Amino acid sequence: MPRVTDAHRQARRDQIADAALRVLKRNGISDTSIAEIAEECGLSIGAIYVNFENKAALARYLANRLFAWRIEGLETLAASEGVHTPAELMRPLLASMFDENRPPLPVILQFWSEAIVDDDLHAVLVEQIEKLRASLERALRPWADAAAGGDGGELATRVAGACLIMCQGFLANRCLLGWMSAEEYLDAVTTALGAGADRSERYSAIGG
Amino acid sequence: MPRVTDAHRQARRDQIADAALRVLKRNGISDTSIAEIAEECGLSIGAIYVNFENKAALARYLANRLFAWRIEGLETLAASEGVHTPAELMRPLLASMFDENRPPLPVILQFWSEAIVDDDLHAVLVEQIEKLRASLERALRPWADAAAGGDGGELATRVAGACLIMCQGFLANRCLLGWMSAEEYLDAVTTALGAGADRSERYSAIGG
DNA sequence: ACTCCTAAAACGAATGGTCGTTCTGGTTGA
DNA sequence: TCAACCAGAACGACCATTCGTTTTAGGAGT
Repeated sequence: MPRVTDAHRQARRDQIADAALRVLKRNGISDTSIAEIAEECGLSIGAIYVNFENKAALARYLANRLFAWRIEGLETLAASEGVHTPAELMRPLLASMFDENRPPLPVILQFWSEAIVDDDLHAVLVEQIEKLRASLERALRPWADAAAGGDGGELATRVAGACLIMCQGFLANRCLLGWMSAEEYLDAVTTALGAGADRSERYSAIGG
Repeated sequence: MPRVTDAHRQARRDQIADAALRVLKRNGISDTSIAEIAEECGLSIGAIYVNFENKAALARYLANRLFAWRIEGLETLAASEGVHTPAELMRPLLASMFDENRPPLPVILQFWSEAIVDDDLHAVLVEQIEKLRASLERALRPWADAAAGGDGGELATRVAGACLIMCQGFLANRCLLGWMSAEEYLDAVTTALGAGADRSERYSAIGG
């Protein structure tokens, strides 16, 4: 047998995945050919098919790696002591989107789009985002218990979901429009739906 | 000249665009071929190239139509009397995403993704979403003036942006995960960042 | 230490298919 | 009559995947 079948194979897969991510960033998912990935990673087309069943399988492998980054960050935050408010937990999540060393945001948007058409890729995204949500829910639990004045399990579930949806919006907006910073976003949302909105509800002509 | 060059040409363009939308909904943007659109609308490939310069131009035409729907709805709301809170304005925006008669959400997500690669399409999206934002800003102005206790211009701008970002998140989530309804989303966001979050801040171990 | 040996890994030309676009010839309505 | 419209075959480019060949690594035998 040639090569160290374990470490070497994993290194090759990552070498290909890293190159694929770079090409994807430049070209988008449908304008990226296997040939271009092969050129980018310095291997041949055949080498890619030795390591991945096909293009879709490579995409799934990439999708898994894409989310691993963000889940790790959230897990350490969830494990840390203290009560974290939703805003405090969203801050690092949103801030991580500006980190140049992370997988680029536009690629994630490409994967969202592709997942609508590719059911297997969709399953990967659902699984990974659910992990993200569960981490966030765990991190939110102390706050939720305090806010609910007892068992905050259901509250943590709902709020974790809503926070991630807000993050998804921020990601999409940042890729396409780049309207505002994370801090401005959190402030504006708080103003829109928080105390400020309550205070002015008496002016409303429509009502609840 | 044959045909009524004005009305007939427009009808043909819409006939093609309607068919393209149906195919796009089924296949996604990159798996949709001109041939399939031609078949769907009962015309030939040549007919499509008579009415649109190329596939990208057809996509831009579609993108414009996609947003016209939502802008109209918001404009009538903005024109109506009374002070609308952000939550009241977001409600119909979010609710419209469940309307079967509207252009389907997954297609919009496809366009977001495509806009990352296609600069001309990106320009169309920027222009249309900016219109949407401006409408929302106008509709929010009475509330913003009341909330700011004076000139709420800057507040309306910030909050309109944040509301649309939240809508973008809801759209993406609805396409991919379908976690919650519009009402649940608004409730959860309000709980996360509104009065509830403020109340529990004293429990926070991290602080501002 | 050195040499085969073997099977996996890597290569890349060839394949089969698809797609966007063009073009030519027919049709139609003013 | 004739210019615009339409049909659909043809074209050229590209792409994912395959496959026969070559290279390479590490263990067996000496």
